[in-house]
Amino acid sequence: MDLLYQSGRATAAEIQEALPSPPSYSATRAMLRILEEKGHVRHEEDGPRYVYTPRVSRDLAKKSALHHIVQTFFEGSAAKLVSTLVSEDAGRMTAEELSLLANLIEKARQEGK
Amino acid sequence: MDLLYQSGRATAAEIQEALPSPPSYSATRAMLRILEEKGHVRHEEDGPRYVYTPRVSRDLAKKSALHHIVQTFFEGSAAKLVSTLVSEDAGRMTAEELSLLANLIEKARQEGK
DNA sequence: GAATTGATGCTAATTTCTTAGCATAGTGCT
DNA sequence: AGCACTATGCTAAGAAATTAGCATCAATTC
Repeated sequence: MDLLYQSGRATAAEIQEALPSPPSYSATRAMLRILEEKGHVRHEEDGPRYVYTPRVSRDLAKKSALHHIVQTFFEGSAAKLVSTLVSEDAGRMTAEELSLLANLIEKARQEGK
Repeated sequence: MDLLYQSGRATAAEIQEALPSPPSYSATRAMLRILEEKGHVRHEEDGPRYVYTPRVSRDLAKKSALHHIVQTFFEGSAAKLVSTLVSEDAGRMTAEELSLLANLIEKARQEGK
């Protein structure tokens, strides 16, 4: 599923390649069939092959994943996650990105008053 | 595994309760045995019962989970994740938290110059 | 149009996971 | 000490996932 959310859509062969310690092509197809039975993905036919896409929108899946990680590793506090990420990755952010974040936070502080 | 990272440690019964659509107690114990065989958890005996803990440190698992979600939903950009989270959750952050974040970002901007 | 390539449809076998259920052993209470 | 309670150890059966392999169909190439 993560692979599908990364690329948006993929064929069985693409998914197989991208998987870690790739399972057989048979197993990959079987897995996609099962994911489809369970309602996690759908497929459309693109010429001779199937192209799979997630059934839950990327945006919703993103929200769910964020909520999950906040609950699991940050005691439910989004601020803790942000703090961790800024502490560890601020060095790799551009001046532009930092400026944008500063603005967002400043705006939130104004609204909070 | 997520449950174990949330609470740090748990017994088979606790894990079973916390699981969604809880499997049988047998299945829960078997799963923990398998996770142990695969090296993901270890157990210590606490009186009559086993208490399970992850073998990968919470900190490492947290880093790995963050990296994963950044790759999957934010095109590899930590700044995008932070931006999303601040936009959506700033309203639920305290003034103190916002102030801390502002300081972190200001510091990063100074160092980046 | 025939051959080739590359994909799915399908079936069967193997492996792994899930479950039930009982025997056994340790804890705590009376 | 004896009793209830609870947890693990273990075995076996059932369900599900993984894999291999071949038949079939469509698109492309010659």
